[in-house]
Amino acid sequence: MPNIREVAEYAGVSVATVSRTLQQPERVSPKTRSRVMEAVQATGYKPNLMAVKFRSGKTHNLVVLVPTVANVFFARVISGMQEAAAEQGYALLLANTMGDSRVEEDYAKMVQTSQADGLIQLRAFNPFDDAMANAQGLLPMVNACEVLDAVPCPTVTLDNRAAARAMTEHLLSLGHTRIAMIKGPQASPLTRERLAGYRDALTSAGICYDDALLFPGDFTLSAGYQAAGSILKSRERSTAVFCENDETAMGAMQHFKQAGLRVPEDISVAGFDDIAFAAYCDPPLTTIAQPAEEFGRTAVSQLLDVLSGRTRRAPKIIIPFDLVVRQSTGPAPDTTHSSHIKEVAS
Amino acid sequence: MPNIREVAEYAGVSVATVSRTLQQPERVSPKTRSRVMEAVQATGYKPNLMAVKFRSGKTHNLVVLVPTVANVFFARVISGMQEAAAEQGYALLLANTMGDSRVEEDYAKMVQTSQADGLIQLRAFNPFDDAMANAQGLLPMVNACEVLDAVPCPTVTLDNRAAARAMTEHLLSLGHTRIAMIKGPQASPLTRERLAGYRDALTSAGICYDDALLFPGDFTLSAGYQAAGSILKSRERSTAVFCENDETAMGAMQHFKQAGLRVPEDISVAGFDDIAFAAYCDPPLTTIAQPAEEFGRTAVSQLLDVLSGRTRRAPKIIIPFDLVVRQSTGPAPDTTHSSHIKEVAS
DNA sequence: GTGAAAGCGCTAACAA
DNA sequence: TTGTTAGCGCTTTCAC
Repeated sequence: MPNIREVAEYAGVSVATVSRTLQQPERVSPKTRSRVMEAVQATGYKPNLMAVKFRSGKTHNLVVLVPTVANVFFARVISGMQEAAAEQGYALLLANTMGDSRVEEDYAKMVQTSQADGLIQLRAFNPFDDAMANAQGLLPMVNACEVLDAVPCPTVTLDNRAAARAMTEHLLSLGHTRIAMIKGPQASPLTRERLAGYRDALTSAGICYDDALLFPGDFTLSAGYQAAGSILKSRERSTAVFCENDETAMGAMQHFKQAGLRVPEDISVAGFDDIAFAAYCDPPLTTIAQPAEEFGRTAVSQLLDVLSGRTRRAPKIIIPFDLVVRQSTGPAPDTTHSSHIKEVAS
Repeated sequence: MPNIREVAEYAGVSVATVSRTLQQPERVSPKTRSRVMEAVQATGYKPNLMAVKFRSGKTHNLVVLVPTVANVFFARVISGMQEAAAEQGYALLLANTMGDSRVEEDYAKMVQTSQADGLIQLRAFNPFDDAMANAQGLLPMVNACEVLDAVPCPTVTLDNRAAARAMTEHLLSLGHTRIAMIKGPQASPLTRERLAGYRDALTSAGICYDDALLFPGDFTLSAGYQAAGSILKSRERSTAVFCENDETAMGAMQHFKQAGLRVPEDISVAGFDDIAFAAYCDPPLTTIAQPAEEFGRTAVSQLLDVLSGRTRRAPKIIIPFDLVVRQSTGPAPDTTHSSHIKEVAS
């Protein structure tokens, strides 16, 4: 790899002139300029951007901590980030943390060791150690999707509480009164928010909230499948299940159908996220649509604002949602719910 | 951010001693060592890895070109890469190219501009320009998933032809003779390979290959849905559809079911990839399982071998596959295929 | 065992 | 308009 000195020698000018020609061509005479450009061509010179970054102290890299890229929703968020970052000349360093806080801290260190300028977090967790935490001002980070109250940084989030409430109200309006909920990971504030929205709706409708209707999950298909098994076994079965994400809902729906239940005639199922598969399952899934790509784009632009010093306070950006009603939710069956498995009537 | 000089001053030693203490502690006296460590603690020193990388000329970054991270299969491959890379102290620079060759070239430039040491490509396309192409020896790149014959670099791939043949033979063994195929993106060699495997199986079975049974697709749910529409409209309907990936199969299945066909009684549907959703659709999808994470891990280790000079030839690594038979494929119906829409009999 | 100093490739004062 | 030079933070000879 030729360096700037070789180009300078080839063109018979100084390295400064080569640098100037490349950075501010107008400050170089046309004659020299063309001579330099020729030398660049001839030598096949490519500036060593590592050196540029080192010198400028700006890496133009952003670390992104993702619990798992295999989650379809996150994949869309990442797409949006990628797009926005590329537009501004930033590259993404993707960290698939698998929920391992060691991995998160390792990647967070890339910011402290000048390998990245900032960090975007898709999970509620402060990956920086105390040294950073005590620093004054905003951390060079943005929290997306999840809410993270304790850390002074911008947050890009959905009004999860309102969205969960809207979905629950949709189910209530269909006549459901025993609505089960399959939750997301325990540790996630997002899970708590959605649960709160669910309770809000029940309370407003004068329906007593029942802990027995809550089932654990972790956002995977298999967790949904498993939770559905528990729901089927419960003494007084629910007529509707609200799942905290679409994968969970698809897993649950699968189990219900295998058990001979019809969706939505016997049991309604609702999801959250509106991943591409939601429109293509059988029946198509009622869910909450989130503009995932916009999440990503907004997170990046917020982070760049922090990095440039444009942002001094930590804004909370609320991304809008949509209730998408498809065919997986329907009127509550008017039978009593004594039998465990209903007969399929055609 | 304190630098090494400040630490040296604080500890009352030279910068060389600080560097040595951190790199090769055994070459420093215990007394000095503890004094330096103390200074590191006190100042909160974190080495500027950008400077280290600049100096060493090794970035420990790998660029990954992905057509789209929103593809579930690629997401799994990336997980595997991430894991293997992290183990070796490498970070991934993820480029979501969306098939745009401009984006691919931009990211490929990161290798040429010393921002990354190497590149992994998940698409059959040489992102390097001629300057690189003419260089002697192997390019610092690995091709994964797709086959890319023209470029001297290691390839990690599935025997797509054999896998497609295995699936087609499975369908033939069920008595299907009119097997439609929904293809992947035209430009992809992988698509050609799978098509070839399909033809191989037909030829061996003495069945005449028919162009009219081939339908275009692009690996998305909606393409599968659309292609299924064309299949339904075709004069002499097929009894089985082999889709080049699972999303396509799920989209197609959705359309068939909406049209009142039963899968697999009226029409069998097969996919490729075995994404998580394949086991949770209705009916569960017969497909080809690929060890996606292993793909990623292997690609990374191959690339590191190239970078370290351990590899001088360009090996072709073949990853094994599995035919996973679930419920979306069944015996061919023995009726004539004259009616367009069958009645659903229960 | 420790320190002084060169230098990785580049940019930006400052001088000419 | 162009050249000279210092220096970004670090590692690594080479002396001492």
